[in-house]
Amino acid sequence: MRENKSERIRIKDIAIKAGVSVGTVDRVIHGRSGVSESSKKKVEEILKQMNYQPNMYASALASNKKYNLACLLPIHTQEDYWIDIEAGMEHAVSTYKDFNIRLNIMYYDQYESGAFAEAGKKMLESNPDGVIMAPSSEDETKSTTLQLQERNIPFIFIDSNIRSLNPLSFYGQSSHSSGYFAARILSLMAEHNEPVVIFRLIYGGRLGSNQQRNREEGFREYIKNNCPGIKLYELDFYVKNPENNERIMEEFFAKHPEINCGITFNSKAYIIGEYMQKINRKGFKLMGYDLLRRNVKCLKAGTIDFIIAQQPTEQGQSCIECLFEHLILKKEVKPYNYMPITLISRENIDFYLDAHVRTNNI
Amino acid sequence: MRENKSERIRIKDIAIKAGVSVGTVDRVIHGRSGVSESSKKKVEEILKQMNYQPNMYASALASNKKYNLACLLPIHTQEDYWIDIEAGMEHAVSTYKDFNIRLNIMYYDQYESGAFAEAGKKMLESNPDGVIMAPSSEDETKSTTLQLQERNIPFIFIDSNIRSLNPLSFYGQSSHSSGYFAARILSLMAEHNEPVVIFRLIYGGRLGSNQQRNREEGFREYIKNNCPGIKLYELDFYVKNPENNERIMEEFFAKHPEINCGITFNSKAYIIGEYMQKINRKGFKLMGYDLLRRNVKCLKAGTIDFIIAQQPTEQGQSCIECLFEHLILKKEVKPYNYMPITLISRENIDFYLDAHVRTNNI
DNA sequence: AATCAATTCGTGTGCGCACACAAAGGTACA
DNA sequence: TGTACCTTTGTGTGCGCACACGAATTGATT
Repeated sequence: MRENKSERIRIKDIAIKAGVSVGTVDRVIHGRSGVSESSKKKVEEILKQMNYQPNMYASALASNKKYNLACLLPIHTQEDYWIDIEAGMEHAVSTYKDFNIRLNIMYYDQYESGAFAEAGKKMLESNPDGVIMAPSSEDETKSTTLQLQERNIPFIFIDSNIRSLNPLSFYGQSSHSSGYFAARILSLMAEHNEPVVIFRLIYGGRLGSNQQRNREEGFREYIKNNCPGIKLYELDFYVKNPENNERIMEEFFAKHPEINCGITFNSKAYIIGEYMQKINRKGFKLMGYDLLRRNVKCLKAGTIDFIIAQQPTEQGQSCIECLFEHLILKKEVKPYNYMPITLISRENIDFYLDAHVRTNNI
Repeated sequence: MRENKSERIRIKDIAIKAGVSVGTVDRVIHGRSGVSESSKKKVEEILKQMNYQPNMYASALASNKKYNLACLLPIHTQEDYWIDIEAGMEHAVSTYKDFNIRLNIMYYDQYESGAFAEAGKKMLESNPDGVIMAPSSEDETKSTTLQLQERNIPFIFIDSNIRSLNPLSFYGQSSHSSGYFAARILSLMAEHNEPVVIFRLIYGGRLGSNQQRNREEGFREYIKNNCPGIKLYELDFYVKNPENNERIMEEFFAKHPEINCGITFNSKAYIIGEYMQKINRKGFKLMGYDLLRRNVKCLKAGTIDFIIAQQPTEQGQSCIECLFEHLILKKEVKPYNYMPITLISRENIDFYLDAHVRTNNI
């Protein structure tokens, strides 16, 4: 009597106990019509009583449904952060391959107004079952999310969040908190309240990203509260004129030879690190963000002291998992998922590369 | 023609292409006997050519196999680290519930010689398909792992590793590296090369764990290489006489009022943190290990500055996933899995609690 | 040529579920 | 009472796979 093995409860078990057929139970479970009130009540009661948990694998096997996921990211060429996010998503998709999940990644130009909405339109035409996107500004993003909501298509924000647009979930890092934390570490490095320079990336007269701004805000808040004696300078680079970077640094450090400590709130700390190596200046204390290959190289060379990582691979993976759980397992998902704020130096970097896993001998 | 949909390849597809029946393909895939050399070659060829990937969910559904996993841990009462490991394992088991995986956790007294082997014997009697264990000393552990190897039962080490016993895989943290990293951070806090005290836990005249010893070694190595000017003191507590802890600290700090910086390489930093709070001494710089509730409380209160975490929940989860992939998916698994060495302060602690996920408003 | 055993292979059934279809029951009206 | 129609319910089939069983083929032996 395999019925008695105290194993998992099947639809059949429910049907027997309720005195109906499996078809009726199936109809109740899926909320389909054609069930009398009395049968419905009885089945629902027994479902709850026996705490029925469907075998999602058998279910997926039988239904043979296909899921199309769409993803909308800013155009990136060679940017490790987004590459890692994509890799994480692809990896998760491949682990769910038997559920017939397909992922279609599309891009928009984050610096061109209207580009997001246009890409969003194309994305909608692909008729996705779920969407992941790195939002643009609220105004740019809104038209797309409204259409998604109309069509009842769940969407997730990655990287940065716009609460008012009500995504199913958010995956990313709290920029403000990470800046706050960075300040704690930097203030330890800045002995005797020595001055600190903030290196910034400017695009079109403004900071290149919201993240950059939020991190700087968090940073300044910590400094103001805990070590107001530290004087903060700013040094701006221009995205459109990278050829000027070296000259900008030259001029700045000629004017401020006393400054020996700096931080970037974008991912391009290697600009400074590589410069320091080039002019052979040692001991400049530098912090930055993201494990770009060039940043890691500087970290190992000693020209960057600390990096704060966002774990992009995990972010990408988690987004797919989230849609999987929502669409297929029909589980509740958490609305906010803030990645840990991890501090990385040359002493622990090895344990963060290769997705937290090492295969060689330590 | 659903055959042409460029979908996943099924056994049936292989059978048609090889001009045999699904039964024969099945026999080849599972290496069962009763297949002629010619058929075998043909099928194997086409399997490779079409890159056949079985649908593991359908496979599990059809085979209806049960898997018993066993786990052997040191006895712990109220120790958050082990509790979190168990929680991680249970969580992973529940996500694989449809694969008929059961987990049986058993315990041994890590301080009693012979206890591990005895518990190992009991564990073997439960006839497990896979094993996870926190090893004791090499000698104590060896008899059990030898029997496992004889019976071809895969086993994973968690927390600490004994390479010579050849586990299928290892999950844990590199103790030495984490001590090395801790030293980098502590040396930033110890201004002007001020002295540092190492708080230690002694059991039966020796350090209470290998981890503690390895971390301290890594720590001392960094200090020696990078800031030999820092003088290191030791202060020993005795596991068996916790009532003496306060007196021990009193005497020590009476003798060394100049010491304002300390570190523990065990998980009990709260002993010092709570003492500092009790005597209302502020500004003592303290580092420790593991996110025990009492440690977190001290962290938030400001009596512990930094904690290095081992992510026990993830460790537990990963162990189960590893056995799952090995036993059921028959994938290759990585032999060494070192968890990231994460630095935690009151500024980023919120993003590490609750398994990296927050649901409230930040 | 007949018998038997061993080898090699194909078919059928079921895993738990989704869904199409058919059957049964009920109601209204002629 | 019969017919048409709607509501409610049960049954059958297939998803991709594992495995038991039995059929076909071959070779050896009498």
